[in-house]
Amino acid sequence: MHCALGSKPPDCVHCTVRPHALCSQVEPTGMETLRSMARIALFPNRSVVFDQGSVLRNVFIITRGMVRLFRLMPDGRRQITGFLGPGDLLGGIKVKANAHCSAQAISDLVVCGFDRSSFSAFLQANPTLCMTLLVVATDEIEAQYDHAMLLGRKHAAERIAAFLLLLSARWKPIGLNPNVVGLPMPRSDIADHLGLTIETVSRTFAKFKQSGLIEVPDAKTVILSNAPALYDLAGFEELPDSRMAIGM
Amino acid sequence: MHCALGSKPPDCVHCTVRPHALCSQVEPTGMETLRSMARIALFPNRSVVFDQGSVLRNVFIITRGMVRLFRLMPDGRRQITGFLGPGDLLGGIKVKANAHCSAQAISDLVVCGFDRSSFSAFLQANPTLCMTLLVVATDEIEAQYDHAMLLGRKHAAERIAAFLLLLSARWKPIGLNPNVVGLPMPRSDIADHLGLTIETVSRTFAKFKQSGLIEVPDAKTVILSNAPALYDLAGFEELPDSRMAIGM
DNA sequence: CGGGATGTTGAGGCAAGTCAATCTAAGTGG
DNA sequence: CCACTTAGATTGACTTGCCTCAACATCCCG
Repeated sequence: MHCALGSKPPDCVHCTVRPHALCSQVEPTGMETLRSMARIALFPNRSVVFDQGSVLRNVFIITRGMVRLFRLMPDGRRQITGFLGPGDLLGGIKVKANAHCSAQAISDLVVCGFDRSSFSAFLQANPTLCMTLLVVATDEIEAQYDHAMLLGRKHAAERIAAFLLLLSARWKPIGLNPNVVGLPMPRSDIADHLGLTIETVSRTFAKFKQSGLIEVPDAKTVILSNAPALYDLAGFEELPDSRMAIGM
Repeated sequence: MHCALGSKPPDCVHCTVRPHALCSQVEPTGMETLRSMARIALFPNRSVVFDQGSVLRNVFIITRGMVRLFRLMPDGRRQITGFLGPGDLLGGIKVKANAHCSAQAISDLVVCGFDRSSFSAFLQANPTLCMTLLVVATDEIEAQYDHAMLLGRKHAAERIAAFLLLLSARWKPIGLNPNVVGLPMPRSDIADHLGLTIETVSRTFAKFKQSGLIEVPDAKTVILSNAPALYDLAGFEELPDSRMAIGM
């Protein structure tokens, strides 16, 4: 870890991400215990939160910023398993665990960090929270099923369309315009998440622009000019509703 | 469901799959409760256990046989998200849930079925079991990460090698020879699981035969004549150890 | 001993990958 | 404030691994 853990969060009640995070499921008395366990930590952009295979000592709830989760092969091939943002749980819940993926900040990152064994003890003492987490994990499995369908059976255009719509849905509950999608990650990350190359990602964006499906005012912003058409393209059975994510 | 639920299991103590199933984590007193909730059910080969989108009323622990879990696109493209066998948990744990995948028996299937809400209540009353299940779900997420790497970044040969080794590892704890791998599923299932076509699967098997990596005495059996070479090919970081699986 | 389902093999095509050149944006230092 | 550098993104030309289509082989079960 590149960044020492700091102080307790001063105030959970007015925390902006709490409504969308695991902590919202904890009743007031438990909340005080949880807050006393938490330590705020900052990871600057590009810093590594943990490395594939390393021993995990903490669990994090993301407050601000985003991380990419990925696995590497010895020859450098990379699969990005997901992106985590505000409200998401990073690091998994097994008490003794080595990181299955690497996690790296793709913007300046603020997190609440917890000692794994303390967090686990807290879980065990809060069956309701435990059940909630089970549902979160279950949702993550379903999301991974969808991603397997994307990687195994969808064309480049379908993958990109699906990706844009999922990103769009991700920020809807925070009240952002769902038709203006920010892309905090570079093209190489999109490629490695969707099982494509940066060239194919770029070409597909170009094709979408030409067909009037999207506009790309700058490389980090996409405007969905024709969301319904994208939706058809993406080949979703049902739009997965926005959810709290978990990654490890 | 094509098959009415039958009687309680007569005897959990001598159950052959219990050591490898969730029930092994339940202490004797809870076990009696669990047994009284269980109903044995049979699904003949090819029968549908549940359909994508249908309302789930039960959770199943598989006693004998195997199922494929898959999602379909309107045009017929299929992604098999996994195969479940003895000891695995089928149907997920959310109390109110529609099936995210379809589940179909690929051999005659025997299961212990539980009413979802009763099972959930039992879970809530058994924090230890709940934590265990959380670990199982976590392991499933990690397995899906690996599968994403396979689908997004691995060549056909690497995919097939990985698949064979995972199948081999799956049956090791039951004491089967890990170098003789049974393939209960047809080639089309392997293809739809690995994001390939049946032709590519067949051709890759042929290439492996030619290189002396495997022998294929009949279409449903593969002998790993050179497991270490397959292991290199598969591009695993570490061999995922055998685990209890969960699917929904 | 048929006949349908499943598996294998071959020929040719194409979607996406590879390689390479160019363009753009964001810093950085003089 | 502007030349210079560098990382990231785009575009084009070419290649290729896998898919598609088609023919044939094999297995299984009545």
